[in-house]
Amino acid sequence: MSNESMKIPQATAKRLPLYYRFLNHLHTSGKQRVSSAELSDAVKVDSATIRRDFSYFGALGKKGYGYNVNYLLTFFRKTLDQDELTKVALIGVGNLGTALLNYNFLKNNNTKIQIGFDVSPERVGSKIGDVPVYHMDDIEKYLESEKIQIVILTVPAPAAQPVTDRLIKADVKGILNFTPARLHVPPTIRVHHIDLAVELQSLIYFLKHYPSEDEAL
Amino acid sequence: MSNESMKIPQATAKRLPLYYRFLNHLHTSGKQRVSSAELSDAVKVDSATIRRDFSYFGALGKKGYGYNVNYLLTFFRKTLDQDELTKVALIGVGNLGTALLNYNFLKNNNTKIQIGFDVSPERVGSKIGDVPVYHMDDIEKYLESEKIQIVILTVPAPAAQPVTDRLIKADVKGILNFTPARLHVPPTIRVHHIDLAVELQSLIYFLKHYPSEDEAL
DNA sequence: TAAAGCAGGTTAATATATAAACACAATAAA
DNA sequence: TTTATTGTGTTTATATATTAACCTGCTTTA
Repeated sequence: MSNESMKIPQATAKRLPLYYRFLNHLHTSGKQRVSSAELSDAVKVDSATIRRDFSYFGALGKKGYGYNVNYLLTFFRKTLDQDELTKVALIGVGNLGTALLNYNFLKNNNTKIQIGFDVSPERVGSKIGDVPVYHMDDIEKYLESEKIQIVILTVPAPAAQPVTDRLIKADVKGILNFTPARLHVPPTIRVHHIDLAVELQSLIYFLKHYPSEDEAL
Repeated sequence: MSNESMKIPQATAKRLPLYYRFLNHLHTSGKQRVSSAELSDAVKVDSATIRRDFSYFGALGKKGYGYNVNYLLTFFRKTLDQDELTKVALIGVGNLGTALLNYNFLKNNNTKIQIGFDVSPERVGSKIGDVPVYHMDDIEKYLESEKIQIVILTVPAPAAQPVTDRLIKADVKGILNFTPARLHVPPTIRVHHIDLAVELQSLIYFLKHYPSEDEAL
């Protein structure tokens, strides 16, 4: 138990970046220690869940004391591979793509959008911030030379699958898909969907059908 | 069983908009019937899960035939309240906010961003597409007069909680929160998070720690 | 230094979600 | 017709996740 290479539940893995960010915040504001209860209030996750999540990685805290912010932070930095810079490409420099290019992922993530791709002659050859935009014809070329295996997809829906087919051949491993299209990929490739319309619509559904949820909290 | 007002599992509710969109697509392309297997391939959800999801609403399909596209579509339109237009406000007309304003939620969602709010003098008074941008000082005033209870939050992180406190007083019921801040709200208000940095980081984590997932598929 | 109580780790209980299995009605084919 | 096939709706089984409960040991303070 608490084996280094043990598989952590997906739900836990998804919360790690959240914890990490708040620990960073605590560290910056000079806090030395923190309890699962404090963390819970800040990140809005049940304190028992937090302790459970942490304990998958072994005993990170001390009974009667809590967690040492610095220690936790260092540990998660390693766990989340925050030591080395992760390079990402973005395909489709439209409204949303441009917004993401301007979004500062580097700040406390050590992840950088290295290059952008588009087809529009106005955008190809330009720079958004310090990120160069190349023509989509050259996707394979640049992904290989820059050794990029993670792609943010913000192209129009009809272009999503054709582009994806090329990404598969270009040995991409992960796709963050902002298009409404459900991508067909081999099981070796991981796709995370962020479907804006679905998110909005499901929020509306919940509001109308689950009136004042958690009456008892 | 299959009671109209029965609470559907959250996981199911989140998939409904997805089903709905694809049914719309089928309808447009003139398809009359569809099986759970076909649907499964398109939306990338197990066919058994789809049948289960649908059966929460009663018997929508016919054995040996499948589902009638028109019937299903009509049913989900009602269920997802697609008959009446849902009005939404967007607060924070920055890069991301502007991108969302240009995003055509109306197309097959019957949801419209009615007004935007910002503090920048350049943006206040302008229009993005056909959406007017007002000053954030007037949030309460316009939300009330327009009877808007759903808000998309795309302000900078430090502004998130202060703005939210005002939204609570303005009787907002749902918030789609694009900021990294975890909002403190009473249990009567529903918040959905779309945390771009977390999404990207968790994708990276999965790639490094869950190598070629589903080897057996 | 001893007592009080805080707070982590862990086990057990509950809830939720997915996937598999199957019986049977409706269809299509022979 | 009759027979074979399809594909739903449902049940059962399995996997996953959350919440609560508890025990133990460290910290603190008197």
